[in-house]
Amino acid sequence: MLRSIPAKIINECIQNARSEGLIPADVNLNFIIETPREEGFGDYSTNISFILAPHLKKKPVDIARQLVESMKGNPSCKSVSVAGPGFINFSLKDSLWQGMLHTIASEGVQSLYPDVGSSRNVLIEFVSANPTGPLHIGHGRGAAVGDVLANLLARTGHNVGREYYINDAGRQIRTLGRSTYLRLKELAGEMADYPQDLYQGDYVREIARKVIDGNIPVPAGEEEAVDFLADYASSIIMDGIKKDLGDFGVTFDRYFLESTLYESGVIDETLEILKERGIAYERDGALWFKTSLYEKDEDRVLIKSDGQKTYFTSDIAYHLDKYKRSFDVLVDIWGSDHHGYIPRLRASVQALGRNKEDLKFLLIQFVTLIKDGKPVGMSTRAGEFTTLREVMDEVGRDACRFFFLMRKSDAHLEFDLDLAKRTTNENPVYYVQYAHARIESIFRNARETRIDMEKLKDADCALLTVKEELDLIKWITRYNNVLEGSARNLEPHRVTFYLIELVGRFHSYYNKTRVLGNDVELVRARLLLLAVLRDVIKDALGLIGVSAPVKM
RNA sequence: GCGCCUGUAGCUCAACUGGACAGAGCAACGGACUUCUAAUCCGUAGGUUUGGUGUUCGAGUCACCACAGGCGCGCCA
Repeated sequence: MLRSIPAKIINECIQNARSEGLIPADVNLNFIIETPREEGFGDYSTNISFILAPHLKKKPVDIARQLVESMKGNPSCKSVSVAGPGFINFSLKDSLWQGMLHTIASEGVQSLYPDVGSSRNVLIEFVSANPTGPLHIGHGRGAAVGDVLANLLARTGHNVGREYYINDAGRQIRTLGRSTYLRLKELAGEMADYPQDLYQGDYVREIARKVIDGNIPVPAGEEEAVDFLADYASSIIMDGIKKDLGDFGVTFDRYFLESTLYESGVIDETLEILKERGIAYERDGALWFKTSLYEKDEDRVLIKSDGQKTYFTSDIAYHLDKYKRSFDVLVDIWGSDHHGYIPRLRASVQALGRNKEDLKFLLIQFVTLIKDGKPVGMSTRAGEFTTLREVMDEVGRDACRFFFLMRKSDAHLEFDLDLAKRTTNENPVYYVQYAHARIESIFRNARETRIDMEKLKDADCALLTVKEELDLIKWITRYNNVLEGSARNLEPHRVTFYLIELVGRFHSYYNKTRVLGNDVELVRARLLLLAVLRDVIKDALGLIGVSAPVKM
């Protein structure tokens, strides 16, 4: 409904031009129709005359002038003009916009969801932090981006799976066990040397204390004790991570354990496939993967000369497993410090017979916390990182998520803790939420009047003739384009920016125009507009996982 | 040394995959509360898009070269 109207107008225009012999039949016209940045330029703009110019050997302006003649008679067009070096700007009749509002009101916000996925299955893997310590702020950003991307793809015609991968088979968990073991000895009064390469955070001590206070039976021998404590500590930490994520509004369909790859035999299957295809080869007593066959990267080791498989092997198997579970497209969300890992993994899915495009990456750049105008230090090794929990508790979940989504994910993020806490106009979170609360407030007042709020859908949208009202309708319909653009480019932050823009129009309108008044029919039409607007705001806030308060 | 990311108003960032005069917010300055919530609005000022070369009707966007910052380059995990 939305883009079909402008497309139809241009197509008719082309038809006319063809029948008049203005355009040769064999010319390929891949022009675009866009909504111009400048509102004064009209509802839509097309560059078609620039595309035609080289074929017709005429100036774009002249072509535009000819094309415009036939558009002028189009019943859908309110205005048409040639602008600048040859753009064709045109606007739709108000009645069409009013009609769209009516359609959205009766069909719901869902009618604005575009179908970009055509029911493809997409698996988004994110966070995937090993349970060796609490989630820090960087994980939080990844969690927010992953969660919102999943929501976004789900709204745009994809079947979405959310997964968290845990390297439980590796050495990190065992190191955690050793760390806990030594802290335990410390608490028992045996002053042991605590090496630098163990986990330094206080949480390890807390877990050790828990073992003592809870009278947890730890096996006697050192090896057995370390094994036991590795299990014990990691499961406590994992519970903490799940709690943090839950409170942050992030859930997963599955926590995938690396160890299950060994149990199910996918690891062996992967190695067999690679050997069969000659992509795995032996050298210096190790088994190598021929990365160079697909990407500009060096060959990598799959099995070390001591017989141990590398993490890379598990990762290939994991991705094979994902495809086997009939996911068509995989999205991996990683910290940007892992970007060097991309070529080999991309190469591996090609080795498995997949297209490059079936595996997409989203890199999450670091977060710098700002407090009192100065950056807060953050180093995992020293154990002085700032946790997601701390930030969430300090600024609140809504502000935290909103701030994470105000930047493109692969750009550095400066997170100003003081700003996020401030309840003033400097803080964009409240700007958006306030709009929602204001609309709800109008509705509360409207219910005091004789207007039947249940029957708003009968309202006469043709009464919405003020420029600001028509603009609001246009901005509402734009939700459709925003969802499409963010889904296609995997850029959830666009939704956040859209919200700020949309809501800005509303605040402006609110200050200028009084909604409730004596003209009942007009009031009803305006309330309908606001109801739809409210629904879009609420839907978009829900999409980014921020609450939509009815009162502030 | 090689590779990836980033460089846009004083600050933090946009710019719909190449479109029109590069836009917001904050900070600065000036205005609006007997009116549905002033957590709001209206206005003013602010720029050689780090620098250069090229591609074309047209470049913040694409290519190449500099410069600056961040990150990564193991039979580590």
